Amino acid sequence: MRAGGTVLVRVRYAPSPTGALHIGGARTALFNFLFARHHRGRFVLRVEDTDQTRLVPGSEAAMMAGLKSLGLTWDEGPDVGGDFGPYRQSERLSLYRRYLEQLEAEGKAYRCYCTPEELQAERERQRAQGLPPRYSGRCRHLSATERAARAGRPSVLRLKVPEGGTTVVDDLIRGPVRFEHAVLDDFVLCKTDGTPVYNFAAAVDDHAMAITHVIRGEEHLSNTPKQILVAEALGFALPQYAHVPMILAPDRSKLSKRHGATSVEEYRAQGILPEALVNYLLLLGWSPPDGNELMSLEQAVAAFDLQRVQHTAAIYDQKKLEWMNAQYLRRLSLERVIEALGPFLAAAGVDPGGGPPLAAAVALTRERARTLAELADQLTFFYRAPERYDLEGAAKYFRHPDTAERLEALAERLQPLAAAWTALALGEAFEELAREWGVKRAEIIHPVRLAVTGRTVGPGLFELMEVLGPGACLDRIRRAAQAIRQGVVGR
RNA sequence: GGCCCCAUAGUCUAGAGGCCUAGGACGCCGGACCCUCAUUCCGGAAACAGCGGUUCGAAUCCGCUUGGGGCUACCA
Repeated sequence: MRAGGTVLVRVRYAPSPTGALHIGGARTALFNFLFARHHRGRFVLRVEDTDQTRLVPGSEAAMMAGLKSLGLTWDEGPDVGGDFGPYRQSERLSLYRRYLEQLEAEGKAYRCYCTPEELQAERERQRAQGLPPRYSGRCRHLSATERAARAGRPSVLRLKVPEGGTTVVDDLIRGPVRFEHAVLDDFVLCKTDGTPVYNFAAAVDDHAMAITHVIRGEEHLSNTPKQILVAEALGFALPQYAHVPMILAPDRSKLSKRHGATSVEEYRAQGILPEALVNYLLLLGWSPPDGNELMSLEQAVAAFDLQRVQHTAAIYDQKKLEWMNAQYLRRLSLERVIEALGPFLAAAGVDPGGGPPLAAAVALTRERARTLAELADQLTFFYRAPERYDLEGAAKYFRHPDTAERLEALAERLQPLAAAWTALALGEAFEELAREWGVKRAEIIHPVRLAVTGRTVGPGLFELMEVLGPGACLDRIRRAAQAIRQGVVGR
């Protein structure tokens, strides 16, 4: 397990397949990925599915798809295999059984025959007395005859936690964290049905998979002494631990569905680019040494360092995510943006087939959009004549009594330009007309934008008209004039 | 309740005792540019939770308080 004289770094992301890939999970995976790549180590994906009752069908595949969409690829995992497989805990039961038997044989763990009802009652009693709810250790002190009398009854296996002493978690981010054994109870290692419990399985697998660094959410910090106790009982060397702060909702509570989008899939559906989401997530809890916030995955790999991980929980901010997305919308290649835009155009009912080149239209529009959904919406008029005109706009720009006449005159004047239909030529034509009519250029521009796009906002009119082409432009200008004459709009 | 973690503007953060008159980013407000919107560019408001120590000196170290979060399952 050595490369270049140092231990090969091995980290893991170990989700439970109970739902979609959450942004908190995505960020944990991202930090693991960056740490592994930075140290030229291995990134392992392990599925923690010991509790089959909580399993949500399809979530494992969805979670993997989410990770892949973000560019977070793993070296070992359930789908790609590896030397330390299998990578689903449900397929590793025999391994757990072996260690469980070892602990019992060595007297480091014992059978507990208390029923869930008894334990529940015990906890309630303790709570009522203002005591911390903890397992009393009743079955720990069963005599041999008492034990023999209960043999065959349903039981769980509990770890004998040392009576006194302390376990110290040496956290790479937070420093040493001490836990008195007196506050821990003899926790369950293995359920009645024989399946292992998280704290046991995780400790076993981190060792069995030669994990060197356990990088996970802060919610696991309190569990860590239990896992260390298991590892020590089994004689395992310990990995290093690093607990990263949680991501909270704007009201400082745990992020949940009621706060809007929380899964990677939902952000994709909103029109957030994976590149932007990753970059944003990177900034939640980690800060680049040079202060440059916009960085690619490759740059992040080079710069990443656990030392710069924040200790405080971060509140997720949709506004900054959207700003980040806008940055990527402008910086990414047109090809990449168009590729990602596909589904959003379809959803907006836009068929870019017959119209102007999508690249030209996107080039004019992308700096005005924050999401792909917005971009698709702003692109519609390039491929579809306006079905109606912005109401406030019409009241403002179609109101002048000469509007229809002017639009018609404009169309006539522009007609000969069809062969050389450029933004420059159009600009000059508008300039001339404005002079002839003794009006400001803007007085012509606004009604025309409304006639051509149906909207009052958008790209520069001449650029937009160039891309749209003479046919569509002249047609739309004449149609607007007609609509105004018929009193359908304006006035 | 017990144990654990955390605490710089609305939000993300820089800051490892003097470099801090606390820096950057998003957002917000104002201005410039402009055919609109957006971009861009200028400018602005906005923070070291409180109280005690330690020190010549504290955002930085220590303690307490307050506040937030986590764990406390035969969930992970």
